[in-house]
Amino acid sequence: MTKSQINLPKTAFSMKANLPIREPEILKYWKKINLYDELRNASKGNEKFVLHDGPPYANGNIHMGTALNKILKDIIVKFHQMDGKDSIYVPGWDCHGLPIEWKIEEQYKKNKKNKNEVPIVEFRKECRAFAEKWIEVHKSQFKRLGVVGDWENYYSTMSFDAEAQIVRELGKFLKEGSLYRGFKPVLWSTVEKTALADAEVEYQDHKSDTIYTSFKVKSSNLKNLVGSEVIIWTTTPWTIPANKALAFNETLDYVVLEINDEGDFNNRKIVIADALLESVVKECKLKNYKKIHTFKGTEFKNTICSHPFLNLGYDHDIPLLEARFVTTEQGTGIVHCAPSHGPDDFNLCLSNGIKAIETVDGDGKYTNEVKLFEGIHIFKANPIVIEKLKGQKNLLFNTELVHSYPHSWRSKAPLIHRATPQWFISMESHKLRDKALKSIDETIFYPSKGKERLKSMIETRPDWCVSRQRVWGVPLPIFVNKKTKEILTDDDVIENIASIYEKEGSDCWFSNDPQRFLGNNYKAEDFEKLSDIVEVWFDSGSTHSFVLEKRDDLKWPASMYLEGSDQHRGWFHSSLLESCGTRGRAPFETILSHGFVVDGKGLKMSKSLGNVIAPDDILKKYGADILRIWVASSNYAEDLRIDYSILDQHADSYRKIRNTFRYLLGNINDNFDEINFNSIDFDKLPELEQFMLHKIFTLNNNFKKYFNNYDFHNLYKELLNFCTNDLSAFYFDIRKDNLYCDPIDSEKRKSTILILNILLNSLLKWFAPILSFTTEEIFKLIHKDKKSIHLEKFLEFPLKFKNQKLSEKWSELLKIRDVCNISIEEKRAIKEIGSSLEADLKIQLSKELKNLTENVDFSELCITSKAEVSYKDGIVTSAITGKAKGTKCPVCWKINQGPCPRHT
RNA sequence: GGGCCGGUAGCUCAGUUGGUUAGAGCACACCCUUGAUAAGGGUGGGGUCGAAAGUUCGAGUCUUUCUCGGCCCA
Repeated sequence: MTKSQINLPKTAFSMKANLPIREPEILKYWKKINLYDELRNASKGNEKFVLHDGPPYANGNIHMGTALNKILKDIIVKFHQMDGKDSIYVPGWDCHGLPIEWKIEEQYKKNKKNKNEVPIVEFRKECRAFAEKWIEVHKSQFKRLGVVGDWENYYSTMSFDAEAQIVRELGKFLKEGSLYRGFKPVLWSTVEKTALADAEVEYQDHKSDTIYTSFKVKSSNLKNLVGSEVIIWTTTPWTIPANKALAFNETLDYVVLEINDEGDFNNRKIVIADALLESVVKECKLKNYKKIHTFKGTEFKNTICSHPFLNLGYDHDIPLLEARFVTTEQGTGIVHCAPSHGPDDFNLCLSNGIKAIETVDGDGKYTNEVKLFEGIHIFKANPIVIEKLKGQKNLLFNTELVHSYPHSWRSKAPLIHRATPQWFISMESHKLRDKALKSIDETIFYPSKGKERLKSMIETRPDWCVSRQRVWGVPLPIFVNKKTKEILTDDDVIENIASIYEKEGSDCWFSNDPQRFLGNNYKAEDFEKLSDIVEVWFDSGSTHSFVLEKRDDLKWPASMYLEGSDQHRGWFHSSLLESCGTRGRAPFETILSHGFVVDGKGLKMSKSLGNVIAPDDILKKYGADILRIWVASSNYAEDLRIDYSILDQHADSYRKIRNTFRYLLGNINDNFDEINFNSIDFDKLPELEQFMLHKIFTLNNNFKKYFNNYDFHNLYKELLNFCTNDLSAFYFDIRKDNLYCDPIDSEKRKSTILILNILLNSLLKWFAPILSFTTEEIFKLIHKDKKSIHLEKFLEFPLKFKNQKLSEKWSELLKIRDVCNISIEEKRAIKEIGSSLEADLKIQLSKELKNLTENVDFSELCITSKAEVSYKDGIVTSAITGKAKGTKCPVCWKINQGPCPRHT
């Protein structure tokens, strides 16, 4: 009976979200209206914001890390789009490289096929097909997350134009002269005559010769060292001819021992680590010796030794270098370094200006760089080395040792570390390091700590090795003159190769006549054509050149690069170097890096821990908008925790937001009215409505502030708190009476409706970048004539919404309201009243508050049937709740003595 | 093992140059409502700020050590 007299909310917007079902429908809708094209049309000519996609590897299903990455990108792209930019996102994929080669090889193994019998071109075709397959899988998975981008025109590092451009980029380094040939040790099989990747290596027991050898101190700052000899221990005597340095650890203590045993070392002084004294004495069977000096490792600095084969013509200096990899597990505490035969040795020597050279050829024979040993196979060299050391009286002791040693997984033959010709980009020759460091300074980092992280890596990194001895990649476009060994640097040849690749891809490098690439100015027979490929970090480091520069819709440099924090070592790093080398500056203006996804306890996800959550699990259970809330509400500067209890919590918040929208829609009966802010007659609005406009204005200011700092978790929190505190628990609760029980045409109700329309519009836009699906669902409900919320812009609120004085007044009123609520709660607890409408408030205020509160209806503010205020000097605010007397109005449920003033 | 980053309520996060009794939302408990109803409101409990030591009149905040976790490197 009375229900017909009141205006209850009515909306087609359901309380239940059912996102796993509803979201795919919205995806279909976006496809139908070509949302991406619409976005571009709508923002034509606007300032561009280009978030350049860091390409994920086209291999395997996406995981939480990739989902986080893409959603974060999408949120940022959408924010900028709604902020009035032309915000363009072109997704891309990284396609070349070893992981895909392995997958194909695995398939070969299953089918008992031998990789070496398959032509390279055919093998590469299979790699390409494999990558293509995964790109399609990724695409649909990323789209499902709500990510909007140019999915039809994505980029990939294996596209023909990418491969062509990568050649051009290398050509720039080649021409400049910063790309040079050097040597670097890799694990090498002398049987198969090939380099092996770590994953192709098996560790098996192997019997090695071991030697304790002495290096005479030539000069030292430490007087006690002069005249003594440094002892090293090694399991690879054959590397002694390639020795270039010795390594010590400055945190260790060392001793000088005087030997008094019969034999070569009688009356000689040797140096070893104190901690290893016992084991050395025992193994070398030293009987009569005397500790004559102890010193700190740091005192080794600037000591120079001579080679044990000094008298055989090995007259180069052997410096002692500080190295952390020196331990007291085995040996003597001083390690012999042959930069051509070990990664530690190589890196230590490189950073001390000692370059590796080719000491052993592919067959395992010493080259002419090694005096006395040229042509001898290294596996037959140990006895010779031992004999010569003995002859020089520099062998303290030798024996044999069975230990774990790397072997080839195919031939089972022992492997060696061998310096092989590799191609490097110099960090110094053309000031690449300086350029990169300067560019880092000019880049804005979110969070700011990323700057130091990248900087410290660039400061210390060695030259960039860009060659790999694999097949699935862009071939290094290099010809070396057979006679002069000079590298061919000719722009026309590079451009010729690039233009061939542009038409048919780079497979032809392996099958075509080299003459085709050289053109008419050179003879193929004069040149050796390289068969190395470019390391994949160079591929992805060049994306800026074949994506940002090549596409008219994009811009160079990118507005932002955004990836996980591991990419300081990866894509941020390689892109910076590639671009600084070729263009003198970074290809990005800002870098945003995010942490890693970990489980609810902060542990990394792993199969063995059983704490892995896949994006698909979340999509099926909650939907993408919940996942997007998780992204927005987490602090990406640190690691991001996720588990089902965390997601449940966000799902609860989502419901709160959804019901906020439902309240708004219900009370305007889905009839949205776009309010012209300039036509609002402020003086006619009740103070509460004016206060809400002020709230909207200040919230929007905070929103912009947070957005400009990419501070989404605070932005989201602010929005959620607004829905909860300012709307649900305050404004909506108070205005229910007005909305339900006042006549449709009452001015007060119209004012409320006005505010509801503004709120609905504002909230839709504030939330759209995060809740991409839900806001679209609502937008379509209230706009039959518009296509998508994502085509809209953020609202601009006029300054006159701001009313600081009113805001201060209302914050006082809210304090009084709190006191009233506590008073009401007391009576509710003793069951004197139930609903707050049963309350009659007697409020006592200090006289100082009189001006502020005179015209305030506290019964409206506190949702009671009655409220009286009295004033006294200097008292604190207090309230007493009594039970309202009278009868309940059947319409508005207020208790009146006598008839209801509104509903008689 | 080394470098870097981090640890504030059950959860997600605030916490200014060191300065009252460390805050918010969610969750939880109790109550109310049944005209936002698989909703809504009110009140409340909950923290040795990872641990210890130090500097200081005063430390979540600064220093050192340890511990746990993450990323990178070896």
